[in-house]
Amino acid sequence: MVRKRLPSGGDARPTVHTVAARAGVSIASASRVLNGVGGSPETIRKVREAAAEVGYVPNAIARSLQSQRTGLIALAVEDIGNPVYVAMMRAIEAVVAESGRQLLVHATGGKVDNETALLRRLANRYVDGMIVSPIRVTDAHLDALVDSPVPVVVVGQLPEDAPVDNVRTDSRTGVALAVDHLVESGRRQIGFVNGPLDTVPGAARDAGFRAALASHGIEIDDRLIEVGDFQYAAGRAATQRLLARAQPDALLCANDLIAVGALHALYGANQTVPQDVALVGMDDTELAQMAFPQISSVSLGSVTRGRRAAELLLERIADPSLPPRREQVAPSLVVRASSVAESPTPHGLPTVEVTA
Amino acid sequence: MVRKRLPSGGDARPTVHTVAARAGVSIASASRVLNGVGGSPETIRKVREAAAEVGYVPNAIARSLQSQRTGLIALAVEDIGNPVYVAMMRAIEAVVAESGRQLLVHATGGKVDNETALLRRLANRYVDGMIVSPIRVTDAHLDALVDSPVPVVVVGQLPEDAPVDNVRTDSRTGVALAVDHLVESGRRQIGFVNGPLDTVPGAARDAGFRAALASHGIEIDDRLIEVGDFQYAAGRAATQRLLARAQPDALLCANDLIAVGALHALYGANQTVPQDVALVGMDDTELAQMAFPQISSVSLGSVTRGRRAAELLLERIADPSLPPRREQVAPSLVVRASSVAESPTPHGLPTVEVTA
DNA sequence: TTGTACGCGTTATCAG
DNA sequence: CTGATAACGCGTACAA
Repeated sequence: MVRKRLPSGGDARPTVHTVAARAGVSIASASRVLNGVGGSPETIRKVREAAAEVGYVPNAIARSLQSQRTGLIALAVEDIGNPVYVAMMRAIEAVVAESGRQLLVHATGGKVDNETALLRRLANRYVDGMIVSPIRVTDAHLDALVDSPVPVVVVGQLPEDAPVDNVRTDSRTGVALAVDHLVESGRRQIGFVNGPLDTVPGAARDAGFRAALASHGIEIDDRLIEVGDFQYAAGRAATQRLLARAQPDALLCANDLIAVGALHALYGANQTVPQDVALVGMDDTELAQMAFPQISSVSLGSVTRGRRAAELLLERIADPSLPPRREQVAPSLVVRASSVAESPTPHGLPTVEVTA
Repeated sequence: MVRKRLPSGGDARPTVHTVAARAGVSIASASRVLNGVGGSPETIRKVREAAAEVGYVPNAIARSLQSQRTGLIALAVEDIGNPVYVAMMRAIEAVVAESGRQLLVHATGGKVDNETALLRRLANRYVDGMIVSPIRVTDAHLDALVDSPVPVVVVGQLPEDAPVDNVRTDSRTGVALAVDHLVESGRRQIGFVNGPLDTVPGAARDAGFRAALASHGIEIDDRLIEVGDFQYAAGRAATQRLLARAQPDALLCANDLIAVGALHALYGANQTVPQDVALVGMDDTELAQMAFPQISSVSLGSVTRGRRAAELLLERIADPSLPPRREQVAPSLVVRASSVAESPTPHGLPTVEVTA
């Protein structure tokens, strides 16, 4: 037997049909009134009344199927506990809200499976566009990106030929800024606490660090290089391992979470900062300012990158025929108390910004 | 003229029709193969092939309209930069992922309009359920909550009669734990840096603080109470204002972000922690451990609350006829170096003394 | 197993 | 201004 529409049956959610029937008009008229286009005063009154009585609320899914849009933008990042992504998210949110859309965030945990699954699910029309900042990029990943039915903008490094809108920074130069600063301050035993080497930022920062040391004629001592996760606890543990076998007079950390971990490891090893060991982080997040002493940090322009990514996405949504675009944001170094021995206090001091 | 379906026109996205036509079968067969139910080996081959050729990717919106579900859960919090929400989110994510769904997060900025707008948009079937943790609750808000077409669970205080699943804590008791601890440590000039009084947690903590002092027979000195936002910078500024007019020997902060701000304000005022001023935060986030010295903090069980909220939500999705449930998570106090003068610091080091 | 046709809830088009 | 009806893309009874 063929199912027929129930005659406004039971406690099912009211639809336009329910409202129309109750108001004694056609669903077309009901829909028009509900959308505020047209309708005689009398019709408007009847429909409004009926809608209120049955507690009508439109089904956004059905509306989207028809309109081919949802008014939703998604952002996928590895770890929402990392303040750099929070800053990026805020920048994106501002742009997205401006366009009348809403931003949804998903934390992927850096797992490629998770991220491609998200792409396959969300990008299939649940959202009007996506911004994704992957720390690991695989071929499957790239396929998911280019096959995406909705526009996608990538924040971060991507293969040259990937036909995807992309906003990147130059972390090699960023690392060089930090190393230059430390060398100029007279440091020579510069240690490096990095994130996983199988991640895009991890690999780039490792290469940048080695190149920067080489440019100063400093030999690379692998005992001064340690790897962990991009997190506080891992950064602290990694620094402890490093300190157990070497005596750095400076420490560069691949992000601010690691830097705070390093700071605590240094305290635990009776080292003063910046006197014994100068400390520099990366990403220039709020965390660098919240530490004591405040931590010098390489800004990779995450706010700018987020904003530009959002703008690129909105442009592409408006005009999908645009060619793939690639933008780069220059890094800069924000010097704070953790790397300047002469600095009397972490507070009330103007910070110095150094650009490449 | 009535529009007719274009004969697999141009560069429009392929649909089941496209695939079916190309494979020379009906859309029903195509759909069945695509969903892995039924189909002869030959049909399966043809459909798979056709799908691959045209790069078919299913439209999730259309699928959801039919299936009445999206596999998506949303979480709405005020500020994703607050680590307490990050912890909560992780707990929720674990449960949600377990059920095969994905979690989407939205930061409302504490604006009621924004939050109700989100409820009206997302809850209208874009997601299978929502968890929302509002810091301000208005009538409009409550209406949006109870009218929601999809299940909603609220984390935080709600009026007694609100027919909404709800997981709360008892922040009054939480504040009392902190005050008791400080009083027992011999502190009497206990200051309080709170968040906005027009928020639910702000109001509850203010009441709790006054009640706790009263229970110890300590007179309330309004000069020792200051209000700002639930953020680092605001907490620091508020503490500076407080220190300009009073000399507390202890400071309770309404959350850990404020506590870190207070810590810096104290450093700036030449105060040692915990010797001159004992410091206690709330929420017991990672931030409390990342500060130096590590900050004592009142745990409001945010991880437990998040997990329970997610479990309640999944239960309700499975059975919408359940009666509204209300759960409470007991607070506890985690004592660290910032409030115990005799205690060695977390790293066996004496607390740092700071000079201007 | 396969194809036809209906319905999910909405908006948009067309004729009256 | 109003009503009938075709889509949006998909899943699935039902009959063949």
